[in-house]
Amino acid sequence: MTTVPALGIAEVAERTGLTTHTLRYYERDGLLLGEVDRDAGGRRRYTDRDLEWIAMVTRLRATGMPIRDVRRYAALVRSGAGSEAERLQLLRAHRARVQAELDATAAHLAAIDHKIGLYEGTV
Amino acid sequence: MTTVPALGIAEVAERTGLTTHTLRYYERDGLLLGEVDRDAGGRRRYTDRDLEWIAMVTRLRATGMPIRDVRRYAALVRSGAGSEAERLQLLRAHRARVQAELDATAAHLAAIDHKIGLYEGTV
DNA sequence: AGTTGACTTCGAGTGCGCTCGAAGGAGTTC
DNA sequence: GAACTCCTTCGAGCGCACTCGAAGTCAACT
Repeated sequence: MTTVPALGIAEVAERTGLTTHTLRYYERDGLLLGEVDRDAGGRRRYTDRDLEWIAMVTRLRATGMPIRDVRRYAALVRSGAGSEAERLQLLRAHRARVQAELDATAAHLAAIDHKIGLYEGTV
Repeated sequence: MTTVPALGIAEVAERTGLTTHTLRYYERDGLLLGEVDRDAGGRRRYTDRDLEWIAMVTRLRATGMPIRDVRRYAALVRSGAGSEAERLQLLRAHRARVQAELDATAAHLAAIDHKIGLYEGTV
């Protein structure tokens, strides 16, 4: 079995594309699965589970989920077994919003493309 | 007496989905094609051209173009003939950003769908 | 022992895009 | 002519999501 070297905040920042400031902010704000472990010197050590979770948070944020909803989802996961139905409901609702937004954006893009076509005709 | 074919701010708000506050804010901020005409009482009267432009602004905003870029585009249109190449460049750059964002969102959505599938298996 | 550099906490500041409220004016309705 | 409605300007305020800076701690290296 391979040993799992816990990462420091700087490495996690580099891997996730978040800043160290943002990582601390997310933790403070309850977006993570509890407080991150510390080493003897009081510095954060992120586990694989932390990294996977942060990746999920990043996806949710990148698709426009508000911080407060991510916090709510994190709380459900933290609460353990029994909250799966509610988590599913939350993700499905988000999925529907994202899909709608995607469709709307595609439609707007088509209109913008049309406009671009007009300009291409004039220059 | 005199029939006014142009619309008041409330009707424009209703048609565009913007608030009257936002319509005034856009005008103040230079996002429109100049100052909107006024009637004898000093109230705004929007022309068809205004309406079409506001629809364009709405599309640009809905696809994430920052206010300052919309302002810049508006300034180019206001400057008249000769700025078409620059307008085209601006729209193409925007188009590329939107497309990239669209692709990224679709990829994130697929990952979220996968997660939803996992939950559907547990409940 | 001293210096370096990555980390810590805390709270304040920033940028964006509205959003709102106060105070007042003009035109229609009774 | 009083009430009512819709509009006007101006500037302040808000919600979101970071973003930053100050001041201090700690381990490692020279």
